[in-house]
Amino acid sequence: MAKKYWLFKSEPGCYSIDDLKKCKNSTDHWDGVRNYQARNMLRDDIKKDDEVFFYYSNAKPMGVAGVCTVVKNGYPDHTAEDPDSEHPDPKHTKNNPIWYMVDVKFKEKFNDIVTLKEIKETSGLEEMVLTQRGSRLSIQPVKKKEWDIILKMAKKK
DNA sequence: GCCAACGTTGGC
DNA sequence: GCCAACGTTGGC
Repeated sequence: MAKKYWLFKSEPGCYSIDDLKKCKNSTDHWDGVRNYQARNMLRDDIKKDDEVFFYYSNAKPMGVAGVCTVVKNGYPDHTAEDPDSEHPDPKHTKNNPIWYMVDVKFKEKFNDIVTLKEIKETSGLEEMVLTQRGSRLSIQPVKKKEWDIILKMAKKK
């Protein structure tokens, strides 16, 4: 299976790319996703060795901060079972998991964030899920072509 | 801080 | 199964 590309959103005040880097082996699970569309991708489509843009939403500036790599396929998000977690869900149980997550490993942090503004101004990126009006998906597919353009923008910084 | 867009919930 | 009300997301 060919490698695929994704974009994961996070609020850096909540969880930043530096937080990921600081983890043991620079690896952490991407928990807390509570949206069915995003869940389906985490469970079914996002596989080991796929690459992920780490995107900052509700931030200053907003944009892609760096890259991480998927190191573990989707598995049940056990934080949903913990009533004290950020996003508990009593319907999720060990025998009947609803929510899923993957493990990601830090790969690189860009010298400077590729901002949402720049992404919107760049031709070839008009069809990105990210730039679509009203798009709130926290896990999004990225086309290879889009991936390469943004990576090139990051290297120029 | 505002508010438009979206997803979910619940009454019918 | 419809849809109004509500809560959340996230750019501005």
